[in-house]
Parts: sequence; structure tokens; C-alpha cells
Amino acid sequence: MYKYALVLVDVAKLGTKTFSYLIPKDFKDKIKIGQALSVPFGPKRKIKGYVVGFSNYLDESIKAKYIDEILESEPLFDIEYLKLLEWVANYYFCDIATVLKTALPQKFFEKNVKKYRKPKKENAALKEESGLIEHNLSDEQQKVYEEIKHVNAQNSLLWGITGSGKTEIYFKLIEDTIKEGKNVLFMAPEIALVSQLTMRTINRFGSQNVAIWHSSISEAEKYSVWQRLRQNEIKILFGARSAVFAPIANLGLIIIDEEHDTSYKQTMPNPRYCAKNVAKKLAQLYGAKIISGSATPDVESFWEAQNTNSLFELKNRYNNAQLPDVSIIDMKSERLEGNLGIFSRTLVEKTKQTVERGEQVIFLINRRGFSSYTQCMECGEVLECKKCAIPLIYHSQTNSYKCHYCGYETKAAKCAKCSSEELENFGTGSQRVEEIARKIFSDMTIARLDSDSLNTKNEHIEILQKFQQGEINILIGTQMIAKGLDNPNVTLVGVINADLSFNLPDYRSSERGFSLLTQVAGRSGRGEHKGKVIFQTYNPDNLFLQKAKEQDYLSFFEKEKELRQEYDYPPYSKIIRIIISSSEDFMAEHACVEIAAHLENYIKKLSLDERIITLGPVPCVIGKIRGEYRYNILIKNKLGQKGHDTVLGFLRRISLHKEIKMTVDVDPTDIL
DNA sequence: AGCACGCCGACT
DNA sequence: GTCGGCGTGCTC
Repeated sequence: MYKYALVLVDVAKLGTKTFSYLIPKDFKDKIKIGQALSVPFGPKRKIKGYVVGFSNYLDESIKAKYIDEILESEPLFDIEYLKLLEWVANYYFCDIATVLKTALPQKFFEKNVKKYRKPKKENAALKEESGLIEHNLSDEQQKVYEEIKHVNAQNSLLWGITGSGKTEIYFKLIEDTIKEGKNVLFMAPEIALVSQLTMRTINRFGSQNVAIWHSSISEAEKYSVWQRLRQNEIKILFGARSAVFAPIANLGLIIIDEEHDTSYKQTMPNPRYCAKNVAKKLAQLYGAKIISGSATPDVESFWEAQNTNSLFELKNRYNNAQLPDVSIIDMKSERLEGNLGIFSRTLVEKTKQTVERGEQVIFLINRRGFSSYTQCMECGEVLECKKCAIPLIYHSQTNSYKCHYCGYETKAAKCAKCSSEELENFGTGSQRVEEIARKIFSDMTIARLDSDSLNTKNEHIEILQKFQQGEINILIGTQMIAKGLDNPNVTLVGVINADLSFNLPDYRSSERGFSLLTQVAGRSGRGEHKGKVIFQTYNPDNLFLQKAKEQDYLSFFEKEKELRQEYDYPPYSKIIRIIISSSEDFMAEHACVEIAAHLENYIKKLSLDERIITLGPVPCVIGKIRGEYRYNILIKNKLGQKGHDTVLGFLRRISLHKEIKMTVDVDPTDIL
């Protein structure tokens, strides 16, 4: 029996440090790894902590105190789980307490933790509709399924064109895993897709032992699901990004659907983890397998799958549905011929024809709000957020101007410089598309779906349901409608401004643009009728737009790979982005210059400057957010784990003036 | 994070 | 003389 318990204390900044506490005699048999405790800390505080290890030795200079109380009778996690958290903290440059805060249900951090009691009622949201339904796989699906089943690789990538029936293969693998007595984590990029998939799964496997985990699930529910997972009462857990941290007992299979989707990466608070990457570690620790799937895989994932012989392809649409016919409309010639509107004549005509045939239409406009910027007609000033260096976006719905970064909103329609009220809105957002569409297609039913149109929680689902039932002729939406929508009656997709997707100053913008356009094109013609897709553009010659028109991922990949290699971008390097910010512009800049110089020097001294390339400092593309001025250092690491450790090790030793903030983003999804 | 200790300016 | 400013450092 051990004398001391090593306790991870629930205090930020002390994340990686553990404290030793004496174990009282009557606690000896009860204390296990992962147990939540109350411990004395400092002269007059009692705080929460978690057991992360044991020891018999303690330095003589330290006088240990006794553990105060056991807060949960059962441990919250096991040793492997702890290793996962430690790995996340190390890799993503934060402390383990921060990871713990993200990973565990908030209920565990409340002051008065009650002992867990099993809920009397079963989860009401999950209604069982039917038992096990057998689905026949097509020959191609069957072949791919067998291959994945017998491959040795831990991670497999299922690359299947839109509508090829990847889900059926997932289901088959889930079935096998459950038969082996193991459990499954099924991740989808966002909540709407999680719900859709959950319904399908329940119809297939029944509601027993299925649970959901994402950011909109209540804390009480998470708490209860956590306990059920720990007790091996759940066989399939569905979830978004945060579900990688759910403590699934006996994990056998992880499915990552739509793996190209950037919402697997948490961008905002620390830990800025990517659930795909965490899943890899999780699979390693528990000996589980991963199946990722997409029609347009992440360039890095595809590259890796190719190089590890773990790429599996579905070439045909299920039921032999044909891929849609895509055409590009040059909006410049449209203008020259006198059409100054946002809809090309072809799109208007095709829309009318489609709706007349009783089929449905989707318009994609990759920008919410009414316009893209508002300019003063007296002095030329563009309305800008006071706290962020980006334009305010006019919203016709609320008749106000909003900052899409900090959420600032104002009704004041006045130029900040000359107070003129002569303002004009330029550019096209989803609300303008809706307004104009309602005029042109006045006899049709039109609905808009973007993050502003969601007044009530269920509105999103209601609109989608109406659309699925054919009550809506035209659905206008931002990228959220490009994902997963499976309506066989949609035969026309119009992309209002295909250029928007490619023009961000970011190394991944081609990839995002290609993937968005391919995904949204894939919504068209999923049923018996062949689909049509129209990309409207001012840059008809854009190479990646051409590739998206041809729906040729492989050719896109080859081209993109060349560019990435030329500029040392992933997969030929790993990126670490350091953002230095401060409310004082010059302080941020000065600190950033200094850090960049020191870092560069350090790397040079180690003679690693050939393989660890530092860029910067440069002002961020968005130079100010929420009143904080921002500067960038970009590191391209071609030295793998060693390079990573070198850079993060250096950063950990930096101490900063209190006016200066440093944010480290490992493997960022964008570098704005 | 808190909470103490500690070393300098204006006050009953 | 002391009350209190928050800079610095420690918490098993």
C-alpha cells in the first residue's frame, strides 16, 4: 500500500505539476487512479484534485498534508485516459488542467458534488423505432468492407464519392465490433449530422446502448452518459469533436465521418486540439481501429493513407446514381451582356425549369448577412468594427451592422469618420440572395438556412424537414447546407459566388474551396434524376474551380500536393502558429519581433534551421480582434516530433510581460 | 487561481 | 509613525 497519492490539482497554471498527499488509513483501499478528491491547498483553502499516481517517497523538505475527502466513489478515468490528456496537453501547448476542463462534464467541477445515482428514466430523446434491419451492400461496398476489415493498419481512410454509401460500410463495421463485444465511437463534424446519423443508427440497431455527446447536450446528461460509459453500458457513442474525450469502455472502433471537415479542430479556447489527431492517440492507447471517411479527404489524411496503404476507394454512387453535370458560368461576360444581377440567366432559367418539374433547388452563398461590406458614399470610409480590424456586415433581418468576429452589433447607420448617412452595401450575403430570389422566383417557396436564421433551437430541423418533404422549392444557405443533406429530389445546385471559397490568404483555402464546392455539388442528383450544378464565378479560369467542376479529387490532390511541397506546407511540414497579442499595438509588435529573433537564434544554434523554418513576425491578416492587436510567427517543422518538442520546449521557457499574450496554435486550420 | 509576504507613498 | 498599493512567489 502506498503512503502518498499524487494529485493533479484543479488550478490553472499548475497543470502539469502534481502534489503529494498522505492517504488516511481508512481511505487506503478506496483510492484509485482517476478519483476525484478534496485536498487542502495553501493556508486556508480546500480544492478539488484528481489522483494521477502513487508514491512512497517524498522529499524531506516538503511536509505533506492529508487528503480531505473522496468526492466520487468511483474513479472518473483510467491510466490510459490520463495518458491521453497528458499527450494532448503536451502536443497542443497547454496544461493538463485545461484539457481536463474540456474533457470532463462541468458537473465534476461544481462545488458540491453529489454521488452519482442511476437515472430512473431512460433517455427520452432516443426512441426506438425498429430492430435490426439487414441492408445489402453493393458488390463494390462489400469488397471495400472486406478489405478494410482485414487490413492491418490502425487507421483506414474510406474515400468515396458523394452518395457512394460510406455509411453502410460504417454500419457493417459497427455491427462486427459490437459482435466482438467491443464499443464504438462515431464522430461527425457537427450536431445536425450527429442527429441524422443517430436516427439512422437507432433505426438499424435499436436505441439501447446508444448515446449522444456534443456541446448542446446538457451537462446533467453528459454527467449521466459519462457514468454509463464508465460502467460499459454504452455500445455506440455518437458525437462531435468533444466526444473523443468521452471515457468509452472497451473501445474497439472509432469512425470519423466527413473527416475533411475543419470543425474537428477546436480553434477558439485552449486546448486547440484536433479530434482526428486525438482519436489517433486514443486508438493507440486502447488498441482500437479508426475508419475515416470523406469524398474529399483532407490533403494530409489522403497523403498519409496513400503512403501507408490504408486508402480504400468507393468509385460509384449507390444504386448507380450518376454524378451531377457541373457547369461554370462566367459572370464577367454576364455583366458585359447587360445582366448586372447576382443570378445568371442560365441559373434563373434552370431554376424555373427544375421547380416546374416538381424538383428542388439549393443555392449556396458562402457568406452570411446581407452584404460583405458597407461604404460611406461621402468619404469612402468602410464601416469597421471598433474592436476588430474587419468590416461590419449589414444584416437586413435585424436592420443592424454586426461584427462576425466579436459579435458587436449596432443600429447606427452612420459613417464613423464623417457622420454621413449615405451608406451603401456592397457584395453579396445570404440575406441579399434571399431577398432577390424572392423577387425573381415570387411564385416559389423559398427558405434560408444559415446561423442567423436559427431563432429557435428547432428552426434548423424544421426547415430541413420541410425541405425533405418537398414543401420548400428553393433552399438558400451557407456552407451548413453543403454537408450531409440527402434529398433525392434535389436536382439543381447553384453556387452564387464560387470565388469566395478560394480567395482567402491562407494555404488551405484551395482545399477548403474545392471540398466545399464538391460537397455541395454532391447534393444534386442523388435520386433517379440526374443532377445539375452551376458555379457562378468571376474567375472561370481558376484551376481549382476547374477541378471542382470535373469533381476530380485525385487531380486536385496531385496539383495541391505540388504546391504544398514547393512551399513546405503540410503534409511536407507541420505548422505551429504563434500569435502575440496586446491591447497596445507597439507592445505586441515589439514582443513578437523579440520572440521571433530569439527562437530563430535558438534553432540556428541547434543547427536545425534547415528543418525548422520560422517565418515572421508579420501582422495577422486580421490585425485586431476584440481590441487586441495581433502579430504572427509561423513555424514550418520538417523534423517531426523532435522539432515539435524543440519549438514547444523553447516556448515553455518564455516569460512574458503581463500586457502581452501568447497563443500557440498547433496544426492550425487557418492562419488568418 | 488565491492568498501571503513585502517594500514604498499619502493619511487619521 | 501606519494603512494599503499590487509586484512576486508559493501552494504537497
